[in-house]
Amino acid sequence: MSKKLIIQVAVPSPLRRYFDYLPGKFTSTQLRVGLRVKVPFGHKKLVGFIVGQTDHSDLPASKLKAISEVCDNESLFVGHLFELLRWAAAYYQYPLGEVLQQALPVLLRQGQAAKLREHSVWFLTELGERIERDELKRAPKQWQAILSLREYLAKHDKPSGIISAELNLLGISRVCLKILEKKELVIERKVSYINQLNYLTINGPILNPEQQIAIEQILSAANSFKTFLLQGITGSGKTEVYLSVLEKLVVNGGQALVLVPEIGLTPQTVARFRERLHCQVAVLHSALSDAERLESWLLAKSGEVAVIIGTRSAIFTPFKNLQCIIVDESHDASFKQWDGFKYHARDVAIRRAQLENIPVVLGSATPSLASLHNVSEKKFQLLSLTERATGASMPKFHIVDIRRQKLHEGIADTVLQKVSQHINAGNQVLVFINRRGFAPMVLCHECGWIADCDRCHVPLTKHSSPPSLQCHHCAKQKPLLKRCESCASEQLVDVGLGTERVEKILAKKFPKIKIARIDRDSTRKRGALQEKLTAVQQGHAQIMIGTQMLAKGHHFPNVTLVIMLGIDSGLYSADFNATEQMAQLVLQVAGRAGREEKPGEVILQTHHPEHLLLQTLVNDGYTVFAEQVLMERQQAALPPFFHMALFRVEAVKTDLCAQFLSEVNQLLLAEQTALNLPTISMFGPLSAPIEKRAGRFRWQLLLVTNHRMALQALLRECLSKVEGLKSAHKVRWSVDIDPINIL
DNA sequence: AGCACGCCGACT
DNA sequence: GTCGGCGTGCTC
Repeated sequence: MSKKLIIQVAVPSPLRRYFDYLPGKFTSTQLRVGLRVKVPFGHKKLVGFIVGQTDHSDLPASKLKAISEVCDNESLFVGHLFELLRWAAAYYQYPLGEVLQQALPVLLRQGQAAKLREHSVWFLTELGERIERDELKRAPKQWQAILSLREYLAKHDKPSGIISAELNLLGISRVCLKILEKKELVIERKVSYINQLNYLTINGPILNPEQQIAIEQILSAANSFKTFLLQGITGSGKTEVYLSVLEKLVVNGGQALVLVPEIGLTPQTVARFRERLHCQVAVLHSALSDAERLESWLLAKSGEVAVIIGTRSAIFTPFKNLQCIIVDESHDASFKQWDGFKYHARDVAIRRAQLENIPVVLGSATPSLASLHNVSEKKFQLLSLTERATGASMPKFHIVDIRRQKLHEGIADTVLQKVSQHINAGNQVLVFINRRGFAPMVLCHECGWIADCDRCHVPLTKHSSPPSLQCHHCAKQKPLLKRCESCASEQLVDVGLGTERVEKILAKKFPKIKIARIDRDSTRKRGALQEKLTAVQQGHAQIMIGTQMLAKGHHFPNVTLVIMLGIDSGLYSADFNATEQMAQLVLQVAGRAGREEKPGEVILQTHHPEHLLLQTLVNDGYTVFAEQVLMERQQAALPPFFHMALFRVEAVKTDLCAQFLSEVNQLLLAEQTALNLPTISMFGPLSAPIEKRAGRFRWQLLLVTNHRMALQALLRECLSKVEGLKSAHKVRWSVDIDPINIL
């Protein structure tokens, strides 16, 4: 058989295999690994990726189709990016074609050329510089425009001209500009990117010894792979450490990547980086338009931008010369993708740093137990910041036993007394409760019936504005009930607390005090969140009630009392991660409060004051708490000591889920024996704790082992077989590697 | 996952 | 006669 050229292509499809194509009109050198190609696939055309060249195919040549278009001259996956994505696809057991596609900005997924968009930049011509008023006296608008331009260009001292967006701000219209161009007073030039250098540079503050040590340690690892865990309480100056490190690394074309949680990317953060680093900083997050994302991505790839600050998916940004990765708030759950390609950006970051041979810094006030375990295993180096750079002391914690106390609809009397004290002293109070709505459940006092969603196995949440029953797991809404749907009794009681109810209770108790409620419902309108935060920061509201939304980012120096309600669900949850997440939340919320001369108090209202881990957290701090939880995890054979993979299934019928998972289970067991693999425990098939959600039944099968490699090998062998199961086509299934929640 | 092909029920 | 229900099989 003569040497034929066959191109292996990974296409974005759920099928875990490559597809062979004929080269068509292209030569071997035009079809290098990593390039995007357009190929016919079934009845449509897809953008796929070349992953290899061979000289034979399992299919006869007559069945092969030809590549119809090559989109790139060179691979977009520069440096070790292609290798990283191959690793991620294998590790997270997700099809390579999908992984490669998701690593690209949307416009590149569609096959668009990887070229920077050109921006128009306007300059005054020599004539425009010296033209005088008399010569334009019949065109006052034009003369005004010339004056504005002169003023702007002089003030900004920009050799880079003025962009169209700023022209609008100066009140210069399109039409006017075109006339000026015709008169050769202004000239347009096209540039590939806009210089955003901020000429106003700010020097960093004086660093404390701990910060200096941290910076030295990280810098001493420059040009080599090392993982640092930078642990520092709120206000201890972690950002200052990042900035000082980047200041040194981002010179001579060096680049850095800063990953932040989803809601952590504020304009203030970006401005701070720009001012301090005096280099090109671009952002990459979901609020950008497709064109903006593409631009940041390409600027990083070409090296024109020195720092990218981005959310989860920015971990796949190409860089010309990456020197360091920083993962801020590295314990944050938003670094883990929930659906589709379920990667953890923190773990991908570590792998990327290893491939690129550069340091990676994981910052957190409350590191994940997995990271702390890696410190004790000597895989990570711990850098601690224990002093609050601002000088403020940590708040004092109190546990309030809610049992046998006088209650005001679920809030303890002693708690309300504390609120009273703090507002009388002229301070602010933050009440944290992680449930929006009025009450999480409505119950019939006569017969015990609970109003629940007919599409999900969960109680409906009562809302007071607008009055309704809402399902928080699907979009279902119902009007409020007058009678029990089971026994027609009118004795319906609201069970539990939500933000709306807390607001009502506090408004009744403190009628003269202004209260700001901050949750998804009260901040739905554009700008409403900012409005409410400003009201609090300017002291217009003395009590603030809020959910998760308040846990991060914002600091409220005049808040001296933090109340946390509803933490009990984190104490006895079936989820192995619940306690860890509860502790992180408690400390994060506590960190919102207080400043130097006004140390804060934090009250945890609970039914379980005796809970050992809660006591440890409050009395001995996060580090001791973490040690204890880690000990429990080890004894219970849980992560980070053991490794998990979770099959999740959903279907309209519950037995389809059960059937599929039992077939998967058999397949796994057979393959485990065939490959002679070490112990992998399998739990299930079991129905998920919320068995029905949005009209679909959900089941799962959990795999646990202390041999990560064995688990990987087993799944690698099995998943393409699972894909081929008949029962697999009747359900929606996925595998979650290193799940952070098993509910 | 899509998407077409294919084989059985109530309609102008 | 046909429009359309969703079972099942394929994608180089």
